Amino acid sequence: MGGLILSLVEENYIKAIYHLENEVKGDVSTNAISDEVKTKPSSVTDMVQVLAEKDLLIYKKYKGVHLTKKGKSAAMKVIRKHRLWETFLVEKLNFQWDEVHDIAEQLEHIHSDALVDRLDDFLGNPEYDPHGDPIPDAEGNLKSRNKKVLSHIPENEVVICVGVKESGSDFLRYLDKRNINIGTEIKVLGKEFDGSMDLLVNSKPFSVSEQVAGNLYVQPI
Amino acid sequence: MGGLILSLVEENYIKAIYHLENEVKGDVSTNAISDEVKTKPSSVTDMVQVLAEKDLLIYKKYKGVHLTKKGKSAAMKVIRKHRLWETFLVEKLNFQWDEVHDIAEQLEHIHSDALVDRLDDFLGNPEYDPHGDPIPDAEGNLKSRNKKVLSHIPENEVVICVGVKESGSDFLRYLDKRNINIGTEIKVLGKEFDGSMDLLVNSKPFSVSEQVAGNLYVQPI
DNA sequence: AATATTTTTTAGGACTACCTAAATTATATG
DNA sequence: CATATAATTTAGGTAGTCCTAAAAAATATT
Ligand SMILES: [Mn+2]
Ligand SMILES: [Mn+2]
Ligand SMILES: [Mn+2]
Ligand SMILES: [Mn+2]
Repeated sequence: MGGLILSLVEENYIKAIYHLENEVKGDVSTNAISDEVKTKPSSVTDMVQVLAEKDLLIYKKYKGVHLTKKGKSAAMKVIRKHRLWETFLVEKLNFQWDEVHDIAEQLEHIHSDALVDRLDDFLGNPEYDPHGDPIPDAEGNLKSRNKKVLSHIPENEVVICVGVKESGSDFLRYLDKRNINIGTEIKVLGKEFDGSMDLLVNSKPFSVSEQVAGNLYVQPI
Repeated sequence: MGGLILSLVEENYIKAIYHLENEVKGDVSTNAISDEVKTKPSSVTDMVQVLAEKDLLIYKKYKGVHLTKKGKSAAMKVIRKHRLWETFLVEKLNFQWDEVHDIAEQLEHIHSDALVDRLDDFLGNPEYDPHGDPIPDAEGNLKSRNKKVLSHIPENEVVICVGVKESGSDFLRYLDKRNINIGTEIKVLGKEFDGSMDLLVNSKPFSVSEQVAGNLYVQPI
């Protein structure tokens, strides 16, 4: 109950593995983890053995890794903190949505259940972070929205932007410059041969590349 | 400019040494530091050599240590963060003043100048933290108040409580229970043979031990 | 199926921050 | 001032996390 404390590094591995599990089918590979946490594969092998020892994940040599219940719950706690802090930074400290990730990477490792709960209340128990990602509740439950990637939306459908897939600074600032935000209404006018899409954004015609269309989450109106 | 990054442990040593310099006359001793940071003296010897190498302090074997300008400035940054976060926790998240220190011990190590500045603004640029300690400004300047320890106040003088010397939980909760807070008006009625003092607190007679009187900072009205 | 390539692990270190025990220097006491 | 005591440093080690290079296993290609 309650008192499991992981090191900053352990938390980063657990979070990375959690995110990777949602991207690949089976177990998560050593190389994938090493990409995500920016260490060498041999370091990953070291660390997954430590994490397996702590029952945070199941590790089979050469076969990869998957989180246990305990590991998933630890991941959710970190992700909850990350997204709450990002929300705080944007809602209360007036940061832009492209500025908050790195700071939240630090804040997510602060250990205090009381702090997280009070922060949550202070923010009005938000359901989504500034990038449209859902914020787990105190029990680690995620409410998932049936969002779709913009590039999968057929012609003439009207949707609203609800999030971004990869929230890199460059991409977020691109959206800012075009006044595309969470909540922005988008009508799909048509698709071009190169995957780019012709849209009506804020009632003005606008085209986006395949890459941009593939990074925007939208929801039917 | 700006980009000096110290490890969490280094920051704790620098902060400890800064606080000790304000308590003792000459250089700060190895043993004093080891008490403050809760490591063994031999570990302190290791670390002060590292910090001396980084020009954060001057170390003379067997003679102790004192911070350089660079070291003092690093200390002020950490203290500024600590006290701003404590203020945030009390003012915005409704923590009690005895609950915030340990959380601030973690938050003070978050590295982001933008975050600190915005937090400062969000809090309305407070001058004092919940324990009455002054908050350094962004340049590291401390405005010091001419506060006195309650036990040094002569009979019949009326003062207000402006802070506490040692802000341990037990002491703070003792004050809470007696409705003594920052801003509370105190009249000194007399002193007893054992160092205890008879007071008028919130217009009601109240006696405090020598220890309590020696831990309360007050200011003439 | 044999071989080439890629992935993963192992072996052996490095670095930070800590520790214990022993040696050294400083200080206090008779 | 000589000696006992206290403070400090040195020597040698540990734990956590990372690394490079080499070995082993898995996978892909012919
Ligand atoms: Mn983020
Ligand atoms: Mn986010
Ligand atoms: Mn404090
Ligand atoms: Mn304080």
